Amino acid sequence: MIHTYTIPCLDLAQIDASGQCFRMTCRKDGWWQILTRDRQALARQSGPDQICLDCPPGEEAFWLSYFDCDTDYPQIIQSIDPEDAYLRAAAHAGSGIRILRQDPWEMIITFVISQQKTIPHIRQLTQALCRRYGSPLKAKGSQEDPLFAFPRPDQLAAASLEELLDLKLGYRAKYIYQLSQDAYQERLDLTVLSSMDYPEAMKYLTGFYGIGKKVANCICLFGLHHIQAFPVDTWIEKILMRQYYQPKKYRRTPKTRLLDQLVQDNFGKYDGYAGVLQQYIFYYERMGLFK
DNA sequence: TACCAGGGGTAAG
DNA sequence: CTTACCCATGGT
Repeated sequence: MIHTYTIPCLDLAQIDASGQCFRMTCRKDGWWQILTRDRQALARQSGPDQICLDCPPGEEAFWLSYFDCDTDYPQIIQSIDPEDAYLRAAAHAGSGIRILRQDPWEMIITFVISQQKTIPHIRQLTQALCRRYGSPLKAKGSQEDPLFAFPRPDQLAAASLEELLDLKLGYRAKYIYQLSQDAYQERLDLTVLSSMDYPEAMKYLTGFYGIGKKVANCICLFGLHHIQAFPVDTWIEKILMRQYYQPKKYRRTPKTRLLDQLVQDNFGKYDGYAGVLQQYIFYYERMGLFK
């Protein structure tokens, strides 16, 4: 079934480029193929703030939730401090970005893979993992290549450490191996994780081998929809130091606390949704739109 | 608190 | 041909 929906602040190309999902591809005919868990849909930008969605019957509500259609993004953009010209420009440039409601397990593995990797390479490795361990999906439209679901914990737990190393996961292989074993044996309880608030989820996630603060924040933001989460990677670090660092003010702040302090001082005022603004500045910087 | 190894791909020098 | 870097973490 194909339906057209009008949703403010929704741009599929911007979402794709925002680095939050790695299983979204634009076909030659302009339709985006979107995969999450074991579901697939096609979507096409039919106008500003308007998409055509082609999904299995009965899944419309799931996909509208996936695109976070109940969150008021125009209001978020409007709340930006008028004196923060950089943030205003970034939000204007990436105003079609929404925080997708993705799957926690898929985000755990995907963002462990993301460690010290470029976005194209993260896509490639994620696809390799799905192809090797995920269940095949019935092709939709005129697709020739078979599609694969993201492997469930029980499927990924069948992988040996040697197999994962063969997929060129490098030092991340041991993390993914251990996390798969933990999830399969329910030491990592995804149901409990999903019921936790942001601070609880951070504490829980960082307790597992291979999940540090940055990856835990990505899982919270993209997999659990805790939109107050504010992941700090090398891009965000560069922005914080260039746009917000004042030598006088932070002269006696230890290096490891400096970034936390900069986030708190400049984004703490956006209580409860700072992660949305993180996505705007990440996109703005990575796309080279600044200056 | 601060450094450093860990793989591998890619871009720049 | 090197070197630097990439949506980092764990161990020291």
